[in-house]
Amino acid sequence: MKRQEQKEYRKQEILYAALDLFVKKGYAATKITDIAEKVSMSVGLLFHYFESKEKLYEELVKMGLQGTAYPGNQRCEHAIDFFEQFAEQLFLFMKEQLYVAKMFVLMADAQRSEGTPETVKEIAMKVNTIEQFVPIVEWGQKEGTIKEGDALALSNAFWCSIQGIAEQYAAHPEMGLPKAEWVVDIVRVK
Amino acid sequence: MKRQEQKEYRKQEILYAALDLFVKKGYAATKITDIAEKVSMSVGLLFHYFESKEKLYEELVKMGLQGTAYPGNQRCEHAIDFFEQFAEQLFLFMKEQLYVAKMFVLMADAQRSEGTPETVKEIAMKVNTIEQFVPIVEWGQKEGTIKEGDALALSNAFWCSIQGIAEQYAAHPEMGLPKAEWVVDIVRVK
DNA sequence: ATTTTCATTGAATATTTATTCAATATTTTT
DNA sequence: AAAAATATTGAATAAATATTCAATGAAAAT
Repeated sequence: MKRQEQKEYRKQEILYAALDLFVKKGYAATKITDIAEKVSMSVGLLFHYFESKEKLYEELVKMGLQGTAYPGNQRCEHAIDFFEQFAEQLFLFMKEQLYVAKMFVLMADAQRSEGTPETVKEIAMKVNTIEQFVPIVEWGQKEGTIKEGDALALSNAFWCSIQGIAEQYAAHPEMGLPKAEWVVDIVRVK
Repeated sequence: MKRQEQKEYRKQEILYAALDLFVKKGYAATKITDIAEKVSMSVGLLFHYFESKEKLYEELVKMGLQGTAYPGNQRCEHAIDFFEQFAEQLFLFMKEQLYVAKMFVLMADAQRSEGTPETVKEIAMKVNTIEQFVPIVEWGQKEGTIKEGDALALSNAFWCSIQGIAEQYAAHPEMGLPKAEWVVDIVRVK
């Protein structure tokens, strides 16, 4: 039963190589040969594992969908603590495993780009994003731990910032990540 | 002399169409026919105006390099005012002219992506980014208007946030932009 | 009004890139 | 150890996309 394991391992290898390249160059700009070269295998073999470039992309996005059991499910006394914990945990994950940051970027890209194949986009769209923060912002505003203003706009600002930071980090991890509390200050009451 | 004007106008049309598509789909995913279709002209004619897709990209990035005479040259009493004004002006520009936001994203992409043709990347790299904020952060820290911490990391956090917001706005302008002061809170002392 | 220049088209060609496949090597099963 | 199954290769083919070009129409110059 070694074969099965080996196969699974190889598939993973390909997936991670593709993830890296898709994030660094974009899906369209990444050639099958780039991926094959990166994992030192022939293109033919790559197609033995994945039936097409698009299916490969699809599998990655499916991975992202699962893996993204977002952090911050802990009980929080205040709404602001949720953001604090969320950002801190996410940054921690990213530091521990770079692929988390890459996956983060991949998913956002898949969602946003008009170049994403329809079938892939559909899957990527299942991750809920900004909206999930809105009720928490509203709670924090009642409570007085989060600043006043349109709750969706605040959520959006927070989310986009995280997004921008993740992008930078995925491309240049050597630059490091900022302190989570700095980013949380976007929503924190003054 | 009508011809010359007309030609210039048409060239601009192409450039803006390409800008929009490059931002929405990425350079590699954008087909020449996409651009041609968008400006309702034959591919042949498009090549009459630009000798290649890459040259078209190059011209766009050159435009971006010039046009990006960044805001915030005003005299500021405090370092924090610089960030305040910078963000406010930039957001204002983006709201007034969407192409500013698009250009912003295009330039960042050209800089960051490994898919960018070398010749284009070289040009894009000329816009100085994060580093320009570092001395201002340091000034603000002495002054007490900007929070403590690694100045480069703070600059980076600020810049990435702006970046993330611009990306979102370029893709979905209907969502609007957050208040500039929210973003500035990333660097503002508490 | 004629000539010349430039704009315009879209089908033809060239190039790049994804995908297939027949052949060979390796591993597993019998 | 032979047979069967699977992994692996890279050159051949197919598909997608960029680029050219010869022909035509429209505007400008003579």
